[in-house]
Amino acid sequence: MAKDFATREGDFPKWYNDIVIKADLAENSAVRGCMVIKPYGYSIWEKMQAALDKMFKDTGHLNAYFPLLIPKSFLSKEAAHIKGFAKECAVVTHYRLKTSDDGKGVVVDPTAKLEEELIIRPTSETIIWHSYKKWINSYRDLPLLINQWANIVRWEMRTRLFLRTTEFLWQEGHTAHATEAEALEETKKMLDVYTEFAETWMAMPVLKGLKSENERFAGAIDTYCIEALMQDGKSLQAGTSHFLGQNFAKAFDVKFTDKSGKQKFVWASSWGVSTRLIGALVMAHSDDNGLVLPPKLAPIQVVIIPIYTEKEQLDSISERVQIITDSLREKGISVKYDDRDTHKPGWKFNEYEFKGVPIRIAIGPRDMEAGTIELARRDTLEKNTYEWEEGVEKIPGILDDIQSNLYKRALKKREENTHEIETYDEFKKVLKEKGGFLMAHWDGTTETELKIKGDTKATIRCIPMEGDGKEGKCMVTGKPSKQKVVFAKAY
RNA sequence: CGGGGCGUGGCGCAGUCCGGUUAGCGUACAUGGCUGGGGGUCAUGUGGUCGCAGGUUCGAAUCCUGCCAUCCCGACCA
Repeated sequence: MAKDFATREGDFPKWYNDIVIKADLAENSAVRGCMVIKPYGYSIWEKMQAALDKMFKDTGHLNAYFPLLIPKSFLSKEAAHIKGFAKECAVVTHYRLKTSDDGKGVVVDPTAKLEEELIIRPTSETIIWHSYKKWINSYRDLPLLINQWANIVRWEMRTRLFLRTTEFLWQEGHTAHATEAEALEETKKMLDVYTEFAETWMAMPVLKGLKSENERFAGAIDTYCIEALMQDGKSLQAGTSHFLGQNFAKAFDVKFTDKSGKQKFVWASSWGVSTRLIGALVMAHSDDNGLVLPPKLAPIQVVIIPIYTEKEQLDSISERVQIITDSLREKGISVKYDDRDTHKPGWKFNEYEFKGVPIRIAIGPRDMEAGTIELARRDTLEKNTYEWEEGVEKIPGILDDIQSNLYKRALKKREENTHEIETYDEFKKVLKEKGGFLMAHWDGTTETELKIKGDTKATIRCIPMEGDGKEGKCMVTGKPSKQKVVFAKAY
């Protein structure tokens, strides 16, 4: 099996890193904290983009693009927003280089200093709301439903491939509405879109919930999120949707005239998911043999490997493979026929297994004689031999089965690692020994939340929207609690 | 920014304490043979100013000084 790779049990962070590197998803770059997303990893992102983009369009959104650089003054217009992001902004101060005095290199030209520094966007609310002021005049201009696909920069202290990098790719939706109710509805609708994407496409179950004040987006009234449990028992925030109230409308003076002729501030939402989802995908499904990809997001769904000793054998195998690939492609399945003579079959088996290709077909001389093919599925590592035409017919069904099996498997793991907690002692014990999602009562104060974080490193991941709604007493202070909330150590 | 580690062919490392000819090993790469149903094997070969600068010495990957890079641990975070 996999050799020289870390195991989940042995060293989870190393296991994760090994998969990302050796499955050729990404690598570190010359710039500290920034990664190169390699073609195989980028293909997964393209699949995610395509699915999400369609869902955004289907819910009435249009794509647009706003500048990478934001005037410093824009960022400071919303007080909470700047407070949250100030510490991690990259700043552009000059616009020209010149040859250094010794002639050997280039230096920043001090005469080319910008009058106002530009910030590389850590998120685009401010630059977008500056435009919205011009775009919105009447209730007829609303709702305004815009999304942008972009890169952003947040100067993080410690980075990890996909999970936290200085620059990352994402989408950010920014909407404006006439009423509070509409904006709130939009916020929740997009959270539902993310939930559906995570569960249907990524085969990753998520908890929907509301963030505590402490974890809220800088500038939001409320932040909703989806949280997923990784195989090491830590939680990962997979997407967020913010109800911004009128905070940005007021900061950028975005008003509209309603039907009765009155001037009103608009109501807003913003929502985003990033390339972090690729990290989530890796940690949700993969095993000690490498990456495991859900068929709906796999760049290659079926790989075909010929086994032969002589050219004549390869020729007759290739002839049959041509029929198989045509048939699969007609069904919309992505197929790769790897007939390279530079690698041996065994090497290829391991290669594609490590890269998480859902189904492998092997055809050798024995199969040609018997009229069969061997199908191997990545999720269970099962191998079966079928009469070849029958095997090909079964593939769409097997892909569907892998997709649903991965979801069920992940859901089962989450259920096994979700613990009902009554006392703080029990909380500490379970967190230390098992990890996972800990459901416990909390009095609703930031003070208590920070105490728990200080004691245990666990944070409130969310106040679940689909909780049991049973009242109780805070496990720390004994004060009343409306419902249990989800605690976990987080990425 | 505080504490620790590391820097030697593309990658992973040994050698450094205790200085001594042509700087090794694994892997990868190249060519050829035998192979081919789970990372095969044998042979041959390419590739390194030992992070940079200075110093000590007959002689430095090895000792000394300074600098740079990078990684891990803490505070921040999608």
